[in-house]
Amino acid sequence: MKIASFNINGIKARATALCDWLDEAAPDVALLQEIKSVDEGFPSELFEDRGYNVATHGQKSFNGVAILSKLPLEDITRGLPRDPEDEQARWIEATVVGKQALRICGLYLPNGNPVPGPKYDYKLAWMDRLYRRAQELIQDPMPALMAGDYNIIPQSEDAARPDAWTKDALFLPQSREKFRTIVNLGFTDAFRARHHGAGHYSFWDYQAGAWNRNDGIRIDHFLLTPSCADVLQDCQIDHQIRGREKPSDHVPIWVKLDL
DNA sequence: ATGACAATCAGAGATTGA
Repeated sequence: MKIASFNINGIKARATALCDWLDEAAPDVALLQEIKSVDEGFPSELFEDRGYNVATHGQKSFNGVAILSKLPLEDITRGLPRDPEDEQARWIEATVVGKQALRICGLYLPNGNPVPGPKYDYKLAWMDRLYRRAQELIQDPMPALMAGDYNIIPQSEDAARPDAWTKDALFLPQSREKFRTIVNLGFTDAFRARHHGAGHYSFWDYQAGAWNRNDGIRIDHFLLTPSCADVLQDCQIDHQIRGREKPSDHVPIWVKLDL
């Protein structure tokens, strides 16, 4: 089973590029972030025509996550638990029913800039809630994964110019520490289980020719519970997508699981 | 030091992103 994550930076602007990639990459499941659309405005037909079931958790103008799945989806839930006041659409999860059930969580973790400020406070609080949900997933016998735009650069090697990010919410020690604390519950960073070293990125800024200079960062991640990591076969970043017409600033990352 | 680039909503330019 091939499961992908892709921050598309707006479904209206990315419909063509997204469909082209779906047709080529043919993931069984795609977790989308930053759809920047309400549920009613999401062009589900585009994906249903390609054989996908569609579940969205949208919001006007900003954020918004979705799941496309060729396999049936069950027990869909929307919103990260433990803050009923939180109206930002950044979390969706569902059970994919194949020959074995898998719990999949799609997330768009807050950016957090500028630091300090309420946006950084919100990021850290959101990560505390993510930790709580991650604990539950680890304890559940069903294999699970959490994938999406984490807005976290885990290590220096995950940025082309780490010095440029030292005061940024994506790379501050407190941000990275919270990410590590979640990973250390027992999750596997799927990409790092398969690839080592520098030069692997999932985001390049639109500005200052970042793509042409390969000035990227790795901030889109798959975290797998132990029983999910046991069946990991491959993990790749489709970096070449960034060089196409009208690209998102992120590219897809995907895993293959023996499920 | 600053802005660069793109998307959204709206219908200009502010806001957001990373």
